[in-house]
Amino acid sequence: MKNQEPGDLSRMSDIKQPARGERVTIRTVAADAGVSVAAVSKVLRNAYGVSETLRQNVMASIERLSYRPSVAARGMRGQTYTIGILLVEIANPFLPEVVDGVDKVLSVAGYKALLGIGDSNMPLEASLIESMIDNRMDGLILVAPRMSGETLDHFARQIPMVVIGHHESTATGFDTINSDDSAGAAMAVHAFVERGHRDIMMVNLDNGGEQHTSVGHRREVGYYEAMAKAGLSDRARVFYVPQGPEWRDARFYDLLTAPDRPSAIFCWSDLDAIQLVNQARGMGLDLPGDLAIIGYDNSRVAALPLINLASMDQDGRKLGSMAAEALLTRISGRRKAEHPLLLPTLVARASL
Amino acid sequence: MKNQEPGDLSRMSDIKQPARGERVTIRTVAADAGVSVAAVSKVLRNAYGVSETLRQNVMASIERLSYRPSVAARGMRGQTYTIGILLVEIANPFLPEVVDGVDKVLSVAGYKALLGIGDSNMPLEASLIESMIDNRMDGLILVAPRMSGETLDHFARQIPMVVIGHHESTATGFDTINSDDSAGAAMAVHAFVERGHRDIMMVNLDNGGEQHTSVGHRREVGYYEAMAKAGLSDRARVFYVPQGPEWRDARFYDLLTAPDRPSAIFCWSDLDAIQLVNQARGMGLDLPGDLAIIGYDNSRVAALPLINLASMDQDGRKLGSMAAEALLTRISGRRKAEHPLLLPTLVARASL
DNA sequence: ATGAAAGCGCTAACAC
DNA sequence: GTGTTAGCGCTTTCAT
Repeated sequence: MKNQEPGDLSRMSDIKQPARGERVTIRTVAADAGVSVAAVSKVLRNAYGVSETLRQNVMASIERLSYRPSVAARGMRGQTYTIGILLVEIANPFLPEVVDGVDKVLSVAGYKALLGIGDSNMPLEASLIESMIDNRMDGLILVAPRMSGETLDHFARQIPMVVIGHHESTATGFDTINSDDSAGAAMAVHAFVERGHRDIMMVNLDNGGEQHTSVGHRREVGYYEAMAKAGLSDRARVFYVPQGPEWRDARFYDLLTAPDRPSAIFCWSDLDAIQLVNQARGMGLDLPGDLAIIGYDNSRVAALPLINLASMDQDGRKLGSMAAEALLTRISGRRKAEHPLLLPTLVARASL
Repeated sequence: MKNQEPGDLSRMSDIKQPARGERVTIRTVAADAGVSVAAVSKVLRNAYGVSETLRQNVMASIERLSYRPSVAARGMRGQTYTIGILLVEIANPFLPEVVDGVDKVLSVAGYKALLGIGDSNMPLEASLIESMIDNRMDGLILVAPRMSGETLDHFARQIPMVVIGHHESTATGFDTINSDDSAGAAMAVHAFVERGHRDIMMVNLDNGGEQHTSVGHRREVGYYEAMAKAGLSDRARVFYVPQGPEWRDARFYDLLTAPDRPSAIFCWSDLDAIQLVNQARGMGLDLPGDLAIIGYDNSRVAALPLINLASMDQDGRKLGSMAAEALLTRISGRRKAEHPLLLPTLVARASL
């Protein structure tokens, strides 16, 4: 009755709202139920100190008016019951599973998840995180972030946070949930050794020597350790592929045609392994006769009969649900950091 | 100085904040710059009526204090500069491109996008949309939503909205951006006819006869029209596959071994087409000798040499950027609905 | 057990 | 051009 001047052009009141009536707020509900706004608020949050009758009463009004609390307004004082998930990028087939696992846990706890896509771009990642903090989200789950431990710490000081796919086992401000990447690499190496291979190479992403926190680096460490244990230290070698997809074809061509081509390749990710399988077969190589390959992530495409790529499965769904559970306990007050590792499994297929 | 009782357990003030000082708000900045909060607010929004000196002054303070406005608080009166994107599901390889296109346009306009994943589940979709509205987002882009036009209208009344991959050309409350799906289907049929095929089948998703708004339905319409134009109405037939992946293998097996197996198949999506290619080759069929196949979406996997699936490309990036542009003009006041169609292109590969 | 009232951080009238 | 101030819808003391 006060903000309805004829000239009012504000969206909510003039254009969007159905003709009749104003927006339903906590006050509308309170009036309808004949109680105070404080009472309604308490019912909303299942807070202590409301009689069952009042509760029923308020619930009925909420239902009748189809009232929904404004998350924005809630965020100004209490919780928003919304958490943010930051993904490095959206195209990696491993990520949907993680999101799925997170959602499953969150939904039963009454939380909702909103995602941000970092696009493999650090400044964007940081600005999305800030945006999520500014939205007053209750917590954050970061998946394979590119930033430094310092930056992560900086954000963790502002909001409860759990990180997946980024090794930082000494961090005290946030939790990390990871696949045991070095164990996974070792399992791949063992599988090759068992089948008689000695010339086993690893293909890893070139991160310019930095990023000791990346999953790729942990897999490389595991590879070297396993090669050593098998007495193959002198045969151990890592072939690096550049970040962008541009030169990958040529690099792989060089690798596959080199005189010292290995008999087995452990590849840091299915993304590259699938490309490798395609190029190798395209050149007439027999898999695994001429070359055995194991990838990482057990993505859908790897399972296609025409690809048939053996791969390490790190159970993204489980990683996601563990992260969500960790975040919830962190939101409700836990301070001590946790850094569990999950053992991956080998999915043997024709390429092995 | 007032909300720092020793027993205070609220996260923001007691646990998360760095030891020194309180949260930086617009008031902190105003005090630091020696101006009013209104002045700061105006600088923040590039509003009319601030002197250049004051502006510089405020910007310096903002920088110095590394202040960021609270989206939640902004949302209570003005804009949040955040828009929501709702995806049916996250696994479809076509979606990343769309998101990419949206982001590109939004970022230059100073907006951020947050995603919700519907998981092919209508109630979840609806609750995510409500959550986005409750977060006071400035607008919504829905990608291939499953809900009815009525439900969409209901939401569009509450928030500026643009829909991708859902045909509703008579909608007045929101825009739709689509590939010209019937034209795409016709192009596929023509390509087959040109190559001498007469027994051309379409494979479509079974939606229980409903969903006349789905892209699959439009493609089916285009298929029938094109078959009629080619004088092949009597040969036209559509083979339906169930929604879940469970029975798909068996269905495709039946299709591929049937005595009246077609010589060419136009498949509503790469997702199914890729599976079809795998099963057909696995049975020893020659592609395209024994069977020609065209998919839809031109996904990455289709382009792999070992798959080599011809496919209709609907340029997801373009769809995304058009949607973002439409949303921005809608946010700034446009009321008339727009329903543009984008012509897809055929990417010919070995399966054709 | 219930309610009144003081903010939360911002925007937008409206004064000056 | 700049400042004052009244809310936005909610949570949370603190009375009652």
